[in-house]
Amino acid sequence: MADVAEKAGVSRALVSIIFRNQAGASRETRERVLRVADEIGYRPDSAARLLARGRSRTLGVMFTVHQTFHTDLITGIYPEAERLGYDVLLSGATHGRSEAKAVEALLSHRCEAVILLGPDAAPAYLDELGQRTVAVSVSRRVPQARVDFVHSAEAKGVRQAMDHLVELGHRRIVHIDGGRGPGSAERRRAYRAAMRRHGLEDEARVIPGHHTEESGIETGCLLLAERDAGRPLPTAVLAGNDRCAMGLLMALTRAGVEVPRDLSVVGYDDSHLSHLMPIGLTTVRQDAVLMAEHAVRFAVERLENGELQPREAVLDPKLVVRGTSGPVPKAAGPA
Amino acid sequence: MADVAEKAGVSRALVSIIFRNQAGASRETRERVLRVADEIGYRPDSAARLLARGRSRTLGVMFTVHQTFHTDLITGIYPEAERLGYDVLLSGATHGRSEAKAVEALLSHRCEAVILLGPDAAPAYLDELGQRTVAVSVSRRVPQARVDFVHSAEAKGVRQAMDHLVELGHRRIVHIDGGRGPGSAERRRAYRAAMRRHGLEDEARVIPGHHTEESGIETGCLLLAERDAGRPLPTAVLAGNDRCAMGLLMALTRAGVEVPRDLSVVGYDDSHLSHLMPIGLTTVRQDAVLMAEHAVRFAVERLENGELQPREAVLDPKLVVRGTSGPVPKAAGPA
DNA sequence: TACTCGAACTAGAGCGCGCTAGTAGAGCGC
DNA sequence: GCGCTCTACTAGCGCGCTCTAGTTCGAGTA
Repeated sequence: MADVAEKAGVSRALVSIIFRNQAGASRETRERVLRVADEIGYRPDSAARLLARGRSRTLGVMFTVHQTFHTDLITGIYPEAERLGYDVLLSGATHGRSEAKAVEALLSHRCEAVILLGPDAAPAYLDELGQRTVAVSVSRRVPQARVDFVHSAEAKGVRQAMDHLVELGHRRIVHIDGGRGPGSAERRRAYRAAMRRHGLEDEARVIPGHHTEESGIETGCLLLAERDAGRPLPTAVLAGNDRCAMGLLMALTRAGVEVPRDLSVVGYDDSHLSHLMPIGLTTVRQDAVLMAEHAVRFAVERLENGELQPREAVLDPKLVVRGTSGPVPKAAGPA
Repeated sequence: MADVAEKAGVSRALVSIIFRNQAGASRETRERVLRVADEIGYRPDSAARLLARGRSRTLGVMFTVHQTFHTDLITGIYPEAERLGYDVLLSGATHGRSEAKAVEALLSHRCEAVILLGPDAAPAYLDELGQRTVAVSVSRRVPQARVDFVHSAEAKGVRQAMDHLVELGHRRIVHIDGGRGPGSAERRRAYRAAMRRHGLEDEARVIPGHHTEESGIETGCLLLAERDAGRPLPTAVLAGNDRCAMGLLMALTRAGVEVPRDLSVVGYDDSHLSHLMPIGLTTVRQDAVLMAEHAVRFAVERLENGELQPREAVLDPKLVVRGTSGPVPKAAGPA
């Protein structure tokens, strides 16, 4: 920077002004300085910048590398952050790298706020995190912690899915839940409530699972084994999320069960996976882009308006009917 | 830091020493300082650190958010970087955020080196990047550019896969290529060479595609349409990568084509997708962890040993036979 | 006793910027 | 002429840390 200033015949301060696009430099000086900088190959050093201005204007995003829905969210985070003048740094939680570690990395790189995609950490940790920085949790509700929260109205989404299935004549509807996964508890409750509301509580069945393809496959094998043992297949399955639905579809299709002729499957998320099936996956759409935008805005507003109270955004999910749901099979009828 | 020093009754310098895990502080002082720091909630500011020591010890990783194999690589990058004492920053290329932008973000955050996972940028850009910083390209070979390079011996992998299929009696083997995707050109060439070597050049057929599930689905639909128009299905397909293979499997299974009874499918990568099929996907395993480790080591060695020449690591891939490949269907026989 | 030496610790410069408080000088009205 | 304002620019401190070149002190050695 000093080199640029000297070569352009101005002070370092003016160079600084120019690189910050601030008023106070004449057009010609500006051009001259920029030209010189380009020649020298000077680019402002963001570490020094951060240090000097005390603010980094950087948002940290913690995500789980293998969750496809997270990558959908990230796609939405970048443009919104850029629009608001913020940089984004990503840190992944993987097998062997805990969420806490991923978050620490972000924090030590001076992120002013962290956006946590479907965090699985203990509420106490999140609360502590919320105290010491601005934190936004996406998908997972942690009422006890001082963090902003963006999720979709799980109950509404599940209700739409269930109404859809019941309208198609389904009664034997099974739910594969998502274990400790984000939103799972709400979805499970909403499933039970919907079964009750439709007078199907005796048919209600929750099979424990996870938000992974493996879990869908396992459940598929379980259901097939049960069928072979004489217990009829359910006529519809509400999966914990799209990944789980995909796994289930794999296992069933593979075994000759035709979807939706023999059995209907509904996913959750509308991640980019949903389009993979040639017939499309019927699923509950969570608008990843909208959720991402909300998360970014929450973080930025908290940062810029001082100490706002943590807020909650509940977005309405929407059932997207594609090819994996259809009328209840004739043969199956009521159990 | 000053607060910690004062409260612990030592100088800032000593606090610095302790937080850098450097020798020169007694055990008891060390413990006392760390305790005080913990009480105050002090954590070293990495921006100031970078600025002061002139080195960031940070590696930047550019990846494509939706590429599952990239997430497999990332999983391997973290531990190796940590072992060598480096931080990792992730920056994703997405639809709407170019690779160049992702890389700029990394650079301005003071990453000393960038690891590019399957870069699709122009060789000229990569070369320029290689001039101004240490760059490692994973999966994509760019001989014209001054960058390190880690890939697997595509030709060997394809040859193994082809030998396997031919041994099972297949002759009508089609290859869906990966367009401009990393490794595609090599795989395509190797496919052609293998067909020739087995005397099957007349059967060789490369269907243009991409490294995506969509591409697999499209190709599946294409093949099915051709079958309906009278042209027999191939008996085996070598897909451009696992994602493409998965899409293909979806489309075919959906249409009643049983794999591997009616048709064999071989993928490429052995990404975590490969385990999704209940019967498992036969695929060419690229060891993501090993590749990741090589990439990290290349970057670190270049950084620490001054100006080494760019190097190339070629890892041997290995065919993993799972459930999607089997003997050629009786009915099909030789074309 | 006089010294050497190493372990434990400290003073203070400097990393590359941003920012506040300032100056120089041109233009204006009275 | 004077004071005033406005634009264009500058001096220099400080952000929070690392690092070099010390100092202090107690133990060991001749």
